[in-house]
Amino acid sequence: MDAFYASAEQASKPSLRGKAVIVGGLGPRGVVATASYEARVFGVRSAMPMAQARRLAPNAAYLVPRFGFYRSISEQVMELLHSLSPLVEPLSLDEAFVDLEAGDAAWDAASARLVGEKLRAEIRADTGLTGSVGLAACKMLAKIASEEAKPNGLVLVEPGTERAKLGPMSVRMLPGVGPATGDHLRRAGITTVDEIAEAGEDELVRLLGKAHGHALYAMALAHDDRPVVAEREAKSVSVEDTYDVDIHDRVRVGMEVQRLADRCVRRLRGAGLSGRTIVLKVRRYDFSTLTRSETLRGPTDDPAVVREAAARLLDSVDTTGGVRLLGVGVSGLADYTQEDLFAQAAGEGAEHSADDTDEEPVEEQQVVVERRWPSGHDVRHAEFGHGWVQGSGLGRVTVRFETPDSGPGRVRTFRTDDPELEPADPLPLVEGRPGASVHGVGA
DNA sequence: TCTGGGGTCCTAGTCCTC
DNA sequence: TCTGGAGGACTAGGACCC
Repeated sequence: MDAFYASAEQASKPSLRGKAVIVGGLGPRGVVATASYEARVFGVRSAMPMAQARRLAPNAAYLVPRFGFYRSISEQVMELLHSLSPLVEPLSLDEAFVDLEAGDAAWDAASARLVGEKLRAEIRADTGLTGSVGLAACKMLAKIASEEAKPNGLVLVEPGTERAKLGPMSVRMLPGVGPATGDHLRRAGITTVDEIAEAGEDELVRLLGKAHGHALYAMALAHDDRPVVAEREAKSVSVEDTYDVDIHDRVRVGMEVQRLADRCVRRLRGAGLSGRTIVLKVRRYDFSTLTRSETLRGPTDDPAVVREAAARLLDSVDTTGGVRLLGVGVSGLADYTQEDLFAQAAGEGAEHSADDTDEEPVEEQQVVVERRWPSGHDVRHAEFGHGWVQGSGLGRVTVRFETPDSGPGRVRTFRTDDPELEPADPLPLVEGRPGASVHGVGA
């Protein structure tokens, strides 16, 4: 999908169409998740600090992400992909590989192109959004082609032209080459894919190590035989929070870690999983990040066990100076638990009774207590109908009343505790269809 | 400028067992 | 009994991706 989150918001909010829209964390330490193409003109990019984005595009619309909404659109698009082949490998909400041969959907370049164009039309019809398609004989090139196709296009890499296409490209185009590896290669005088091929496999392994060196050399020769894998099992589950202001109070740090442990276990249980290794992540005031982990005798999904392990791990970390981020994760996943592990919680079990495990998420409790109105979220007013939150503060919330199939709507301001105003579910982008869109096709 | 959240994979060091 | 090497498990950190 093209600028997925921002496009979904523009489709949902007529007054934002054609305008600069930036979706991301709106707190003092937020970053940009997606910027619409109109916002990119100002230099706004994904992963950019929100403060910088606001300086570059002060008049853009700033919205917090609505993952549930995006997920519903994504499910619609994935359904379309599954109609082409049983082998669909989602990379994220807005991207997937499809093995067209495995589904007998295409057998040569011409048939693949037809399938790609039809898919783009179906995505448009079902979701109202645009998607781009890259077609190639391997995943790496399909991905590169889909990037080239954006926005709203299709690029096919003809068989036999792969090396010629890749050769002049920057090494940064290859998957797995980020800023650090790119820098490393540049210092060795390697800036293009052709130069990787010329350097030879031994030199690549010397520079980058065995796994990375072999893999990158093969990619530079356009050799990529990674299959499209339909079902990938999760290897870890984690939650983390960055705080608006560094936490210095050790007691508060401990409480946050307990809260994160509970949240992590809820996610773990929600997925029907348990895990053996508990990981604590701490990012300190100076952005240095440490992780500490502990492996239990067997897998657990017991909140008390995870809390206890996380607390032990925290004991070994110096938080003097303050922490900006805390995280708790579980890896070494299994789909069963080992009963005797409950013994590990002995001692603490008495203090944390079973109702802890069923407690409401803290976020939900806050909604009940103070009624928050996040920017961009849908609302319904008894008199004025469906709209979305344009902004809130100082006891007031400003709402624009419009729907995906209306024209740009009017704006009204209410008290945040107005009883006639309530949160609402997003409306479908295309009438009669439940909800979203995709890109990246490996044939 | 000042850096989110949720993941995966790789490397290297240490410890332990055989 | 001591020693050395191989290999696996564990731990920590780094890089990368969306």
